[in-house]
Amino acid sequence: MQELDIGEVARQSGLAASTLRYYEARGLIRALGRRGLRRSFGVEVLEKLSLIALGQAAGFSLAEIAAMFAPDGHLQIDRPKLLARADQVDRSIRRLTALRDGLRHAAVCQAPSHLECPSFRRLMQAAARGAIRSPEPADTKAPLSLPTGARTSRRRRPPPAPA
Amino acid sequence: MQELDIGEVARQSGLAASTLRYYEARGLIRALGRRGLRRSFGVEVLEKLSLIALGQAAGFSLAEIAAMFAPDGHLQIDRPKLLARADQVDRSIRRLTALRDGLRHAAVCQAPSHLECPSFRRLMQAAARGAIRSPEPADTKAPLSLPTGARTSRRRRPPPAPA
DNA sequence: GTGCCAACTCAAGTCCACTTGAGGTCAAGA
DNA sequence: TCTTGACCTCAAGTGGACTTGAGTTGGCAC
Repeated sequence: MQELDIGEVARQSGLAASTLRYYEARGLIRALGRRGLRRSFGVEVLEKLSLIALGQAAGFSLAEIAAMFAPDGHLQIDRPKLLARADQVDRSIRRLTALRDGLRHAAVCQAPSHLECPSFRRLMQAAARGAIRSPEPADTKAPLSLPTGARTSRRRRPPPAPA
Repeated sequence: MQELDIGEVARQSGLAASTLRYYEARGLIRALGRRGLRRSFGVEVLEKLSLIALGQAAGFSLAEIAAMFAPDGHLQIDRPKLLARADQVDRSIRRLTALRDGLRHAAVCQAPSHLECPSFRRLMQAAARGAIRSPEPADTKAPLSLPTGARTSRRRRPPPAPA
């Protein structure tokens, strides 16, 4: 089996060598062994890096991604989890769609100032309610990630009825 | 004009008082003055906080949001900028849509393992190319934000043709 | 043998948007 | 008078995903 040194993996994956070392330290990838000092990786690592990239794109943290690999390094995702994440992405899409439409409207709206444009104001209020706040960190309620006291929600209390 | 102390603003906006002090330090909001030690805010601050929330939802950094207020504190967004951001959001939406569909497919796909599902593999490859990487920080190419040596793109080089 | 370069380790730094903690001030109520 | 509680300042900490820097090692070409 072909062995790649870290520089080669970096070139082929587009990631920095430091990133690869970091992933290794976090247990996301593993070198076959060493040649002298140097790590040598099997080609499968490239596939694994693609998986990691996918997980990141789907909004999972590195810790969550790590948990999706079985101890032997093989992929082990439960499908319900995938579906749950898909739904979350779907909600993000809806929020972003509202945002996009609002922005477009505000851009062409004839009101003398944004603050006088009702559509813009609706958007503002929605944002203030936290109804738009974009792509939340994957938090499927299945605490795969370490209990970090997550930086999940900024707004603490829903504001009461408008005074 | 009615004056609110920081606790009242916190209650009505749902933000922590520390956040409000932080926003003030960053020049995003301004107190009318002090009553003794205590800041006193005008009611307009609530509207401004909504605007800030909207800006954040649209993916702007606090520095960028600050730049959208004229020195006198009034709103000053150029409409082309809004459109540009709307387009960016639109691209995010497309990426997320692909992602969602891919996740759903993978969840129901009958292939014995995800790695053998062609659809999943396509998604992986796209992610590895950086084609999915979610909602980029608003970076309209108009450097409103301080030149921070931005943490914008993780992947450094596009990987070359598959070896 | 010696010079170079790519890899190595380990600690510390970066970015962003806040939060936390320690220690201080002040007005109002008991 | 004393206490309480809300506010204050300023410095430092947080989390996630990396990057950077300093100092070291080892293989290969010359």
